[in-house]
Amino acid sequence: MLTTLTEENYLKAIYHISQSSKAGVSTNAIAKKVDAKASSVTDMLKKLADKDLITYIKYKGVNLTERGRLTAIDIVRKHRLWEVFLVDKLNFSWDEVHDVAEQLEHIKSPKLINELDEFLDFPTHDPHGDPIPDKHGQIQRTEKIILSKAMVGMTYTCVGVIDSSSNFLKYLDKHQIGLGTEIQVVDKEDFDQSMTFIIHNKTMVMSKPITNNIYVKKL
Amino acid sequence: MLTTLTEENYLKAIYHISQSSKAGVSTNAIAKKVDAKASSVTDMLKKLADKDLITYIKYKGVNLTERGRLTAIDIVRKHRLWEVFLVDKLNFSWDEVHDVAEQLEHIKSPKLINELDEFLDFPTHDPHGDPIPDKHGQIQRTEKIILSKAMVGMTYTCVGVIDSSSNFLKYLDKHQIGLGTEIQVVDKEDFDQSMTFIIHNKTMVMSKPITNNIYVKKL
DNA sequence: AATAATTTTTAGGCAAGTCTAAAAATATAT
DNA sequence: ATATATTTTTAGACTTGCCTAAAAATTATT
Repeated sequence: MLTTLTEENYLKAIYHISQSSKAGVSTNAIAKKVDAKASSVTDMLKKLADKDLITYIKYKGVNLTERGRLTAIDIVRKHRLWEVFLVDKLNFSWDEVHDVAEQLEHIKSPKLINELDEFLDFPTHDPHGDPIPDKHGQIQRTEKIILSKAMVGMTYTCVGVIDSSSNFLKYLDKHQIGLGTEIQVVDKEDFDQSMTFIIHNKTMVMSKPITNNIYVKKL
Repeated sequence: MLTTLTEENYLKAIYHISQSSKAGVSTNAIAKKVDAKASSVTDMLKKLADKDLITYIKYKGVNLTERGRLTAIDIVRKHRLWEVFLVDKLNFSWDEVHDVAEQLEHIKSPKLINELDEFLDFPTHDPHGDPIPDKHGQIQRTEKIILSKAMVGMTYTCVGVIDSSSNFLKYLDKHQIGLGTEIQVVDKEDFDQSMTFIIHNKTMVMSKPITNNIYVKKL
């Protein structure tokens, strides 16, 4: 069964939205993600349902079928592997990879992606710390927490980001924060939730919007 | 100016056809190359002419404009660089690369392709011996001849193939003939133009259809 | 030079994916 | 519980790229 580029983008959008919200995915949420009008989304949802990639009940949002989920995960796998390639081999920085990976993820060739996986030494995480599904669609989940929920006195390592917009990644670069960076929590301000850390032996303060965007795990 | 995937395929087809025939490229020749009906080609030619990528006069074939030529060459460059990547880094054999490169050649990112070029050490030829245009569209042409026109008594190196179909490439693999292989011409049969060579210290005979498909240059 | 064969173009239509505007269903607020 | 607001769907239309069938132009043949 072949999927068009557009169908793949819809599946990926639905997959990502369903990651953060339990319930069925709404038409509007998809419209926002794929940058189209709700009416266009409705059209596409009918097509995806016909192809048995989603379950769709009028006015009730959608869910991926198993086939749809596997298709979406395969696209995510390709996207993240290409991101690793771009950063590790082609000198891209982590804020430059997204748009190119969006294109590369639609290349259809199982041999290509499996050879790429091997060439990159079977990476488990992309440059933003997101896990790379293996060729069977298995995702290795880590027990990561959001930095804003970290405990004063503990030390963590940075394992990912939520918002991977270029602006935010540049902020992290400026302060030399990347995957694996050690972050020691020194203080947390009750008033505005801003937190004080020791990073690379230097003290720094981050506001709530920042700490809410960084994933860490206990060291 | 942005070109669609389909437009790019037409430009590439026109470019390749115009390589082997001086005159304007005919609608039918393009139709054959892009696997579409002549009427569809006419439609597309109007669009390409509107975009100033070709010069098109009804009933008289087409020619690429300078802009069209540069666009086509850029696609050829990307196609051939990706082929090198697939063979050199991802263990593809030279008969497996074409279909995947057909997809990869449409990825739009100047940084990607220039970094890839550097990563591959600025290759000048693809795995079939075809020259890779540089980033300015310059093509390094070699003084290659067709093996069927080689002279008895001389020694040549294989520098390319014409028909790069999987079948033909497999024939060459079977006889351990690849780019750089030395070919000594021992004899040529007047009757059927078949030729006898010494390759890897072994004598072998090739028929006209074979020798007509191999490019060599004088050693 | 006239006719036949071929090539190319036009005309009209179809599927994918998008849109706007309006209608229908659902959710929210009084 | 009714009215209002929001979300979602339908209806109709547009663009891209393709098709078939028929007409027009070119090329080949006698």
